[in-house]
Amino acid sequence: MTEPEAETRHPVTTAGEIETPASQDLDTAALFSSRRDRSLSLGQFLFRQGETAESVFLIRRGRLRMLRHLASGDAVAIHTGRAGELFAEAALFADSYHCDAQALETVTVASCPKVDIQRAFAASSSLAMAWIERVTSQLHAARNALELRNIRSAEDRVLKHLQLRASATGEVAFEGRLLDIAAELGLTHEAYYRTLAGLERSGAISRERRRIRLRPPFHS
Amino acid sequence: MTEPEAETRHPVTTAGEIETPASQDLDTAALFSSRRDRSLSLGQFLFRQGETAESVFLIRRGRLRMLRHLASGDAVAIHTGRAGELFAEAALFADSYHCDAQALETVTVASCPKVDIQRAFAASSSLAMAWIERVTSQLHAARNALELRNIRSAEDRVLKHLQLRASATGEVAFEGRLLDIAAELGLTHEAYYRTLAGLERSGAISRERRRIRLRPPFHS
DNA sequence: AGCCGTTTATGATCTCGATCATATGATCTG
DNA sequence: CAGATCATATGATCGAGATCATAAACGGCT
Repeated sequence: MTEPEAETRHPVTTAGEIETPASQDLDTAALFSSRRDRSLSLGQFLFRQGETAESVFLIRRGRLRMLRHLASGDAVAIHTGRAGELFAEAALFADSYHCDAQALETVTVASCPKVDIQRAFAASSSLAMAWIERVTSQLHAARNALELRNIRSAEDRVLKHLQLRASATGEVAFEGRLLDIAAELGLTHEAYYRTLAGLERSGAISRERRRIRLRPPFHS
Repeated sequence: MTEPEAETRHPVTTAGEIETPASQDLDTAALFSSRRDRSLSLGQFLFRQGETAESVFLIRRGRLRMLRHLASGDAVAIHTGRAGELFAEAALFADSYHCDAQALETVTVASCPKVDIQRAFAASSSLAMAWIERVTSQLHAARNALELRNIRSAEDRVLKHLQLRASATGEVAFEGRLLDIAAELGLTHEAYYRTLAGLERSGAISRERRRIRLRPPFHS
């Protein structure tokens, strides 16, 4: 039982969306493969806001969260990076990090200095292309998340989220905790649990643990 | 189901938090400059979900909205593109468009076939780099917007938005309508007006028409 | 097994922002 | 210039979701 969790096996199976290019992208893999991995334990920081931005990261294992803090003292999560994804790509074009990066669990990352990346771009257009694909895919995901927030009603929001994630058969299988899904949707976990329960009661979905099945009129 | 309203007038050139790299990016400008512009009027579609993805676009004027529709009948807005931005960059990596693209006002776009773009990437690493910067910048903007939505309190949200937009002197000058700013923030315009009024009353800001000045402890 | 922390879950209350309504000033239009 | 339309603004009310509280289910650990 050295494996604490059912960690990401699938490279983030977002249905219908762009398949994340992580798996096939040998160029980026090569760029980071020669680097020494770095490990973080839960709560540890990879970097802090204001530090000189020297490297971009590739997450090998675990999840990292980007935090920005407000004057009021409390911090706001901007983004959660998962295994297989680039992390802090924006650092390529910034002098300093503008967020804190904190490990949400035990994390392993590979880092690559910005200058090396830029040199590699110049040398290999296929690497540049792969990089573009990765960033484009993340952009797409971020915009999806943003537009979900434009749906005010919790029920509609949750339902649309499920529809967007559903496979062709109308099934969704969440890998993480519902707690995290709730946060991703901008709802308190209480509201999320309640809404799911309500949807099940009304027959719009059926669930068994983390598997959710949508009632027939589903669509990608 | 929602017809876009005939809101026009200002070209909505709101100054972003990150300087969009658009202005300096001669490579991308050159790539699109040889293309014939295409015009759309309000409500018209640039492309439809399912059509073969042949081109990526650069918005010259106006705003375009990406729509995905669900089986339920209603559509979800995924993204709104503005003048100066690339549009449908994800098409580079997809066989068909997975959204509808509809003009929110009178729009002019330049289009460039995917194959041409890919060829250009191979030929010019500086173009690839510029493209990466553009997409990264949009990713950053999208995540910033998301961050704002994670702030529940309207007052904190509005204040944080002002702080992000403020110049070094603590001043913000909105070019568009407050109405649009409200929507961008995920608030009703009523709530936004009220919150601004409240902030002014409490002395946190001072305003004269569209110029807003933050009280000294303004943060980045 | 038994203990402790966390996730899932639901109930009770309350707050804040949505909604509906109304009004004034701007801007356009014929 | 009168009339229409829209942006800005504020008041009154209401309800959805946040918050606080409690509890069962689950997993990890010794």
